[in-house]
Amino acid sequence: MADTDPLSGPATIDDVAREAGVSTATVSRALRNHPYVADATRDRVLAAVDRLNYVANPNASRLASGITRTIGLLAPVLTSWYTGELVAGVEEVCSEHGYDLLIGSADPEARERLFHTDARFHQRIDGAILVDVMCGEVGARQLAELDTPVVVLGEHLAAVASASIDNVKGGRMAAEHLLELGHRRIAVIKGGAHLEVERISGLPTVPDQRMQGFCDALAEAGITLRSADTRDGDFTIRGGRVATNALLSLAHPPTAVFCLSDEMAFGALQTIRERGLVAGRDVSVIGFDDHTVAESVGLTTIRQRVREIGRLGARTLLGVLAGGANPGHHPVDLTLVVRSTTGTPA
Amino acid sequence: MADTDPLSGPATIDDVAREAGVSTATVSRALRNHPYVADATRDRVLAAVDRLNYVANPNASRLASGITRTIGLLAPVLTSWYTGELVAGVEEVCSEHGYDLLIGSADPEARERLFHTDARFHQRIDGAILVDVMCGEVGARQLAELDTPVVVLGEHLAAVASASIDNVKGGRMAAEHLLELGHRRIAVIKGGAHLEVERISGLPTVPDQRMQGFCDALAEAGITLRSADTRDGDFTIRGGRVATNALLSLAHPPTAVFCLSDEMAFGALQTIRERGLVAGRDVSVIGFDDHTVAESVGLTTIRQRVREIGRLGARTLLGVLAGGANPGHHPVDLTLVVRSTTGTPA
DNA sequence: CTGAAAGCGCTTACAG
DNA sequence: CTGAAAGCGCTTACAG
Repeated sequence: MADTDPLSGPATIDDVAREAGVSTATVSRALRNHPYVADATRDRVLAAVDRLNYVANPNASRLASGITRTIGLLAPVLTSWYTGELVAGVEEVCSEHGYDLLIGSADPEARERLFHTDARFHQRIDGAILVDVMCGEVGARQLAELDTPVVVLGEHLAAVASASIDNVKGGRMAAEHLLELGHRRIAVIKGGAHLEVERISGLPTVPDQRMQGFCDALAEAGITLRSADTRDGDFTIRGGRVATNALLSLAHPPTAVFCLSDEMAFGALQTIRERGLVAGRDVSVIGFDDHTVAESVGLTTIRQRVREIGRLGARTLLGVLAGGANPGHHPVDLTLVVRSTTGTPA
Repeated sequence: MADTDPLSGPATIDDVAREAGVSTATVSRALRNHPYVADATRDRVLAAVDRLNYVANPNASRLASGITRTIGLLAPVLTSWYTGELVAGVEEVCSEHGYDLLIGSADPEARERLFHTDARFHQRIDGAILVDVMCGEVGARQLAELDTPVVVLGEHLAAVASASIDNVKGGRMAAEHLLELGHRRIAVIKGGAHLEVERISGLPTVPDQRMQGFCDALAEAGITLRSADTRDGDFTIRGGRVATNALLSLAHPPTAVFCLSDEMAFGALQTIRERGLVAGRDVSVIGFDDHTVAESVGLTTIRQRVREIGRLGARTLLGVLAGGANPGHHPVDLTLVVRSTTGTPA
């Protein structure tokens, strides 16, 4: 709809006040569902708003109220499937509640700056969602002391609100599946080898946690992971390919490979195919994520409901902003999805 | 860094003015690289800014100047690989130029509203990027008349700035590849069957354009596409699976399938594998996009540089905002990537 | 329940 | 080159 007078630009609160025969204060109250407004007055205001096609200028209301109705999301990579799903979940909840979402990528070096709230977010957000911040408990305590409410996604930190899966358990689930099939010689393709160095605290990283659960289960079966059977795949398809090539070139290759992400598993499957082998028969591969494409390549994997993590994180943050207390940690469950890339050892 | 006086909240322009011994007008000018500021004064201001760790409140400057330094992006789906790449490209350019990016999803029904600028974007953006708006020339003319500068991504419209591939050519490239391999009986899995109805003008949709190039090439080889060989795959993996199942169940199945997106091709490959067939030997499959996972499944495809489309679109829009004229259409090139899912007919 | 008025923190003609 | 001052369009105590 065009405004009543297209030449004068968008209608302002003054236009509405004049049209409804009330003060701007009343218009503002009526629109924000302030309790003390007479029903008749509210109706008159609403009618005027409708007639003039009025929408409040968000910059003006933000400046006046100090509330931005915007939340910021900071993630190391924006283009991965994982981040995409997370963003989708967060966005869903934000738009349901009329919140804007401001997205930024934060390379690890930016982490320090982050604790004092990124300049890009300065006075623009009411709260922040941090993805894979990998800050450890020390950093988390700094985050908790920030004036901006924060929730962390992807890892479980005691000092700050968070939503994540249980990564130790995920690693264990993968190992147990392979063990049950009868595998005794199992390799792992992990990622984020460079992360250890950057950690602020001594807490295990997400890949380390998965490794731990995995090794625990192996140990219970009396198996020790050989160091030559642990490779870094950089959490990329290409990395998975290279690592798998190395593993399958061993004089005595493993019968199964656990990839810490589905994308690395895709690379593994590619290598296996290119070598004329069949996954699930000659070599077993299990991934982690349940990426959109996993089903179509028949990949057995540990499914994490990433979008749900995003939703939960956003709801948690909005809850805090609405005046709730720090709500602690929200766990999201994991499922083993068995498809065709795992089978009994050759 | 903490502010000098943490109790008083973030520093304002008044604090800086006082600290530097100048007026707020001068601070503002110095910070925005206004020409008429003495070098010595500018230095003094910058030093004060640094000392107080000042960052301008964006809401205040937006309100005062009417410039938001924000661009809006509207896409039908936010979670697809395609949109993800596009957003990444746009975001890259935006952050380079200090622009915020506001993202919204626009279901087809919202298209009408869109022409009068979405309420979510009201007074929040300087310009908009519209993805797959499918509005045709009539709608495009409406867009061009908007007070908000707009660039359209994914289709070529005469009336409004745009960046896209040549979809007709893409369809032709796919057909020619299959024809050269010797295929004569080729099926197509298209998507967006419901789109036709919703179109405002009579212009062919993106899938129609690809179909046209494809059929043109077939016609030149003396081949007519049978109607039973055209299926809708909804641009999803599952849709590709279902459609391929139907095609391979025909008494006389095609020897090759052109999928209008890689995701549908992934579904096709799944079906082929599940039927115990081998893609590239028993049936050829060619996709469209060069999705991140395409290489690892050996998919032959028509590569479009989606991220580059996003970058180009953003640069174009920023150019218009900087005072450039409507810059017309920006074509992005296409490449045939031959991998293992296509081969000579069985 | 409602209004007059101050204030949010900037930008930008207008003078000088 | 610089400053005083108005104004951007809201919100919110403060009175009534």
